[in-house]
Order: sequence, then C-alpha cells, then structure tokens
Amino acid sequence: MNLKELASRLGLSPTTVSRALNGYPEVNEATRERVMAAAKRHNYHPNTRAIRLATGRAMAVGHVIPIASRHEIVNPVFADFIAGAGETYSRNDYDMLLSVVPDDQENATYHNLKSKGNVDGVIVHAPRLEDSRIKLLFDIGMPFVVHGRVSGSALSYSWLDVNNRRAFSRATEFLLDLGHSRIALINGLEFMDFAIRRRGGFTDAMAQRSLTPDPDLMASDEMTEVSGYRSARRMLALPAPPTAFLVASMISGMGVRRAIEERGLALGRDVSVIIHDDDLSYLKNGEDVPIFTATRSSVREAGRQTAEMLLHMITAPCDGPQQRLLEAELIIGQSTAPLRRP
Amino acid sequence: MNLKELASRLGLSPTTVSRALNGYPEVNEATRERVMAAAKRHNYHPNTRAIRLATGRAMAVGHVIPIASRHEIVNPVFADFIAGAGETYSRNDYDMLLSVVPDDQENATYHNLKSKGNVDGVIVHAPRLEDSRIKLLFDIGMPFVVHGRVSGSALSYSWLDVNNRRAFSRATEFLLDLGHSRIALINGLEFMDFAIRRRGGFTDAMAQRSLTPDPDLMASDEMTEVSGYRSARRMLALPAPPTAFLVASMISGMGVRRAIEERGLALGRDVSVIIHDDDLSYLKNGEDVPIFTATRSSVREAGRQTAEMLLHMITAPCDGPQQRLLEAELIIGQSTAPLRRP
DNA sequence: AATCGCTTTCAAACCGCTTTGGATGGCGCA
DNA sequence: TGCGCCATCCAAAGCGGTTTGAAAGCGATT
Repeated sequence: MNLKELASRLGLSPTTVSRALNGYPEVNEATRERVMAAAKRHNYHPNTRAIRLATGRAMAVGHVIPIASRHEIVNPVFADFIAGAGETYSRNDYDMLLSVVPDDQENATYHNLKSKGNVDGVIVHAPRLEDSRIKLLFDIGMPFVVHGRVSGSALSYSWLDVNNRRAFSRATEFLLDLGHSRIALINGLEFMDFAIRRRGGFTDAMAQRSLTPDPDLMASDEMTEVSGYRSARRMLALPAPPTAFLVASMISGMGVRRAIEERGLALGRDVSVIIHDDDLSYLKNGEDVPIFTATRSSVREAGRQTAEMLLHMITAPCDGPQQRLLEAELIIGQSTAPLRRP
Repeated sequence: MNLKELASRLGLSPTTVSRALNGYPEVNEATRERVMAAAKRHNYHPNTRAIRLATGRAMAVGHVIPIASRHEIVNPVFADFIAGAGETYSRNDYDMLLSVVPDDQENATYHNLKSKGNVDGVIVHAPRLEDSRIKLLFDIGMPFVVHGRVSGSALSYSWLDVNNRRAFSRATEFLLDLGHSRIALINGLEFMDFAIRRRGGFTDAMAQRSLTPDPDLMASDEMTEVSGYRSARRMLALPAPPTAFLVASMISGMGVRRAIEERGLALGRDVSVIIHDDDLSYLKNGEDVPIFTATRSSVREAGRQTAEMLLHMITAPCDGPQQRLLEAELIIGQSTAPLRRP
C-alpha cells in the first residue's frame, strides 16, 4: 500500500492525501478525517526511503563507535548511553545509526556519512585531548554534539559533560577530611578528556591542602577490572601504600577491591575507595545501600539529553551551539572510613 | 556533486556513469576508468537515500532493543554483540539501525520497520520461551536471525546460539569431579531461553550422578552484581551451604565473590565458582591467568557471525534458514579447587 | 452578470539514483 | 555491398513520496 494507491482508492490525488496526513492546512477537515481513517484502515505507512529522498533529510542520527585496533575495548558506558539516546530518538521518530569502525577510519566514516547523506547529525563519543573530530565536523558541515568536552579546542561547539573536575575534587576533599593523605588515583587513559579533568580535580584538591600527589600513586589505564586490580596491587605493595583510592569507574573499582581483599585488608575499614559511578543499569552500585562511596552521574540520562540537544540543533540550526554541564552527586557508601592510624 | 552533474562534466549520460561505477559489463574499460577517476577526483559518493529508493533495498539491518519497563536493564552483553555485528555490517556497507523501545512496543516496532521499509532484516535479541517474535516476523515477511533459540517454536528459522546446555553440564561435571555435590546454580531469569537450557545442563549432569538439585540452591534473577551477591549470601548462610557455585555471568560472579569474601571465605580454596564468560571486552576474566574457571564463548564473535548469517539471508533468501551452534570452552581458572572435607 | 477572494483540489515537477528498452556505429562475413 | 552482431552508449521511465503552481468551485461583492 503506497500513497498513490491510497489516493486512488479515496478518489483523491496523492497531493491531497499527502497533505492531509502531514497536517497541512489547505485541506478540508472532513477530507482529512476520511484520509486519516483510510490510512489507518489500510495500515498505510509512508515509505521512509521515499520521504528521505523527497525531503532531503535523513531523519537519522549517527553514532560512530571507533574500535581501537590495539586494545579492542568497547566502552562499557556505551550501552547505557545508547539506551538513553535511543529513547529520545524513538520519541521523535528518528533512526539511530551505529557505525562500528576501526579507529583509523573514523574520520573517513564521518565524511562518508555526510556525503552519502545517511544522517542529519552525529554524536561524538569519548573525546580526546585536542580531538581532531571537532574541526573535521565543522569543515564538512555536519551538525554534532559532543558527549564530553575537548580541552584544546578553540571552536565553539555543542557539548554535554559531567563536571568531572568538580566531582573528583569533591571526592578528594572527602577523603582528605577523613584524614587520608596518601591517596591513590586510578584514572582512565589520560589522553581522554574526562580523565584529564578528573586528574585536575584530584591534584587541585590535594594542592589546596598543600599536598603533592605521589607519582607512584597515580595510574592511568584502560578502565577494566584487571587493570584496576593490577594498579592497586602494585600500589598496595609499596613501602608506603595508599590508604585510600580514587577510582575512575565501577569496573576498575571491582578490581581494586579484589586487590585489597587479596591482601587481607578490608574495604572501607582498612582502605577507603571512592569510585565514579556512571549508574549503569547492569552494574548498579548496590541497591538501597551503595557498595562504594561514589561520584554518581547517570550516563543514560546524559544520553537522553545529548540526543535532545542534537535533534534541536538539526531542527533549529540557527540557534547556535549549546552547552550543558551536569553535576555528579557524591554518594556515601560503605567503602570509605576515617583513616586508621596504625 | 551528484550523478547528473558528474555525468555532464564527463560528457556522458547518467546511465553510463552509474553503470561504470557499479561494475556493469556494458561499458568500455577506458570509459570506466575515466569515470572512476573523475568520481574520485570530485569526491563523488552516490546519495544513499536515492539508491535506497531506486533499488527498493534499505541496505540496513535493525536491532530492536527492548527496554523492560519494570527492571530497566540494558543487557550488558549487548555492547559487545553490537560491536561484532557492526564489524560485519561495515565490511559489507550495510547500516546498523538501533531501535530502543519499551518492551510493550516491540512488536509494533517490527511492523513499523517493515512497512516503512527502514531495514532489510533484523536480529532478534534475547529470545524468551515460546517467543512470539518468531511468528510475527514470519507473518510480516521480515528476514531475521535469532541470537539464541526459542525452545517452544515449531517453525524453522535461522539462529545462532551457544551450546548452553552442554556448557553447563560440563561445568557441573567438572565440579562433581572435584568432589563437590552441594552445587548452587545462580541463573539468569528463567523465562529467557538460554537460562532454561543452562538449567537443563546443570540438572542433567546432577541427575547423571543420581543427585537431585536442592531448590534452596537454585536462584534465577537478573544477572547483576547485586543479585549475584544477594543470592550467594543467602545460600552461604544456610545450615548446609553450597561448596560450589555455577554462575550465569561474569557480573553476577563478581557479586558471588563479594558474598564469599564478606563471609571470610576464600574464593577457590573454600568455595569453588564457575561462571559463564561472554568474553566481554571491558570485563575480561583476567588476562594470562583467568580469575574464574569459566565456560567461555565470545559474544562479539557471535555478533559477527549472526550478522553474516543475516546478510546472507537477505541477499540469498532462497537458501532457507540456517542454524549455527557454537561450543563454549571450559577455561580452568583460580576459582575452583577440590572439595575440602571439613 | 462579472469580478474577486477564499477554500479546496489537482497535475506535474522534483529528489538522485537504477534499469529497461532502444539507438548508434564499427566490424566481420557472406 | 549488405547484413547481422556486438560493444557501447543513451533517453526515459520508474522508485514513492513532497512541493510548486495552477485550476476549480463557490459565495460575496460590485
């Protein structure tokens, strides 16, 4: 069932039927209702491919997921972010297009999406220091919103980010207030923008109390259970081990916990740990009682809002770039306690 | 730059240019090269929207991700499966479309995808017992491949699955051989097909040795850290606690470990644990030495292969349904040991 | 009765590509 | 020379919608 057929059954022209269905004013209300009813009765849905060609809009947004060739890690927050963004798209009748590409083909992929006209805009994931994608997307004229920010960029662009610096400085202060001073930072990869900011928050808070972070107590790695475990194990074996950890994710935090317990220490009592909690649906930080003390910010909500921002950009491009900074909550859990003096 | 413009610059008709670029034989080799060169020089990419309309193919496949309204969990294996499938799509110039919808709108979503013509086929995720989606997709004539299987279905359809039954019976036998007989099963939700099969493998292996599983030692729940923790904690507090656990996922396994260690027991030494390991890129079961003894099967590889099967179905529909059963490896890690007699 | 203006409808062009059904011209062969 | 055949190219008709520009119908105004 297509427009032409529906029109002929109704004894109307395709023009009128199209207008009736799309809510244009120049059509008799009685006719419109007749058309609507017939469309529903015959289960007519306009062909998306035709609409896209006729209107020149893709009614779709792209998410490019680069797969790092060295460490083939799929970002674990990705699933929840996508779920959040997807809710927004569904509500607005947009399609979500995922491109999984080797990271050296990422730029080419954006070019392709643009020149082939598959999408009306993209969301930029996991921005890095001085990320080249910003300029690229400006150059090719592709609307975009960054999930995160790019420190080095001079251009004004749309982004949504968590206040990572504030979150980590607050967490650090919290540990300092508990009496800890040998605080370890188990960070994400420090060419990632969020990791740089978190580190900044940590060192700032330390500096406020005239403390210099010990380089031996700072790690920067992929945020996996194993890397969290290994960093924590190394640090705990030092002559002067840390009494507290600041950890970049729930997953690394679980590795840190493993290292702590393997050493016969008790999480919370002997060693304090604060993690950043993206509030992943499949990896909740406890239920009523949080396992870890955490800086929490829902990545799913971030997905929802980032998608909304992008759709707004697409439909109202003249409004210019928008920014949105979300604050993380500090959630007190069972993994932190005052320093125990030996 | 579009086909018409490129053609006029070359002094050729759109027909010839189109044929030259698409490798049709009825075009002079010299002409073809001239066209190819010009296309590259002008950075010409045919407009996808037009191709789709003209050919009637969507060149896209859909993944419908239902969000359960009660427990808003995004399946954690999803990210890796998508990454695997996405690799296949990228290689074959297909787009991947994700629809995130409330689970009560899932069927309507399939209808929509079909009648609006957004996709050429879909992948069915997380099949349940007697899943209604199979019949629906047959009825509307949408090609599909199921990741998993549907026990109750009489129809013949394409699927790719892990041999869950075999995996769990082997794991159970392994524990039995180590002397364990009070073995707990911490399973996924048992309206999920894979969970039913795993349970079957477990009870089969027990029955083989004339053992009846203790209902108190069988849990079925969402596969989260917290639910693994709670089930294990409850079981460990029983008068006759289990000496071994069979756990449906890495994440639940981490909860089980937490419960074990909280009780002052040592994983591996005091209590054995076998998990099922989907080999998630962000949640590796250790590196050189596996943390958990595990039945392992890469969900990412499953994604690659499932996508290949679907693309094959789309391009060669006459071949009929295909099935593929992957075997899980049994990986010996540090979490299992012979039963310690008290 | 002729004109105007408004509502309502329609025919046809268009979006950018594919594909069908010729057209053209050169060549070999009888 | 005439014929058929093949290689090569093209015009035009689609795909299924949207959108432009015009026309038809009709009551109100002059």
